[in-house]
Amino acid sequence: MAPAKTMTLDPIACCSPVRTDVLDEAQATVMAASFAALADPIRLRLLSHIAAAGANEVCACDLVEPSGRSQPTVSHHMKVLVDAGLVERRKRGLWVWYRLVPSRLDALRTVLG
Amino acid sequence: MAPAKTMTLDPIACCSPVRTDVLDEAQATVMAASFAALADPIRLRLLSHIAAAGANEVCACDLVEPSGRSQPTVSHHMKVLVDAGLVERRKRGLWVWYRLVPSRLDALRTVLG
DNA sequence: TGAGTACATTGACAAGCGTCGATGGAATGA
DNA sequence: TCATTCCATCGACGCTTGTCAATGTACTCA
Repeated sequence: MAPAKTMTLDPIACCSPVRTDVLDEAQATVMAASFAALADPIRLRLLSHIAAAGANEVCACDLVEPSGRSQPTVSHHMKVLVDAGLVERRKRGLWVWYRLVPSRLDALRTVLG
Repeated sequence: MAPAKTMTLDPIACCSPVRTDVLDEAQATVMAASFAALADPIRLRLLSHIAAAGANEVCACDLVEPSGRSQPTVSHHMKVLVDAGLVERRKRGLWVWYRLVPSRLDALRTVLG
């Protein structure tokens, strides 16, 4: 016979769900997509590079060379980060500038704790 | 002409790197692997299920049915979580029990902030 | 020893992802 | 208008991942 089932669910279904409540499928899908954006070394380094910038804003042209990848590849990864809501894209003249979205990172951090 | 390069790197290379320093390749690879373990809805729900358990310990037999996946698939996902260090595996008699590794989750949270 | 149970592993398949060269679109300046 | 520059998109290629049925392994109990 199997051990007793643990079916006591916390009714509070809002934030910090991983540690306090069982995620439903919709929540889990959204969060998994966010974490998937972080599940690549190149993207983590791109994110880190932006965060380390003085004004928290970095030109796309400054991301290609240190990443060691081609320009189309960097563009692809930045799109993933933007689509995940972790980074904001701003076009000024001929150049594109990226900045972090701190609230989104805070949300992810909250989910883990 | 391109905008000024932002090459000011913080020499402190330890924790909370995403927001304070540029990750090197090794750090980024390790962290990306951890986030990859969270980049799946099924695994997030499994993790959440363990966290929501009363004693923070759940029998593997109680994870299959609520996940809606086959037993081998759940076993595979739990292996991913264990390999990532997010979950601990304990065999007691015929059953396997899983529990969270809070320090590992804390580390991930730190990385994001 | 043998039967039964809980979980892991294997093999196979489709779908997704990272990568780059080539190309396209938009903005600038002559 | 034309040439140039920055960035995005496309097409294609291997590699990885999620999934399950079938099988294997470890443990318990009679």
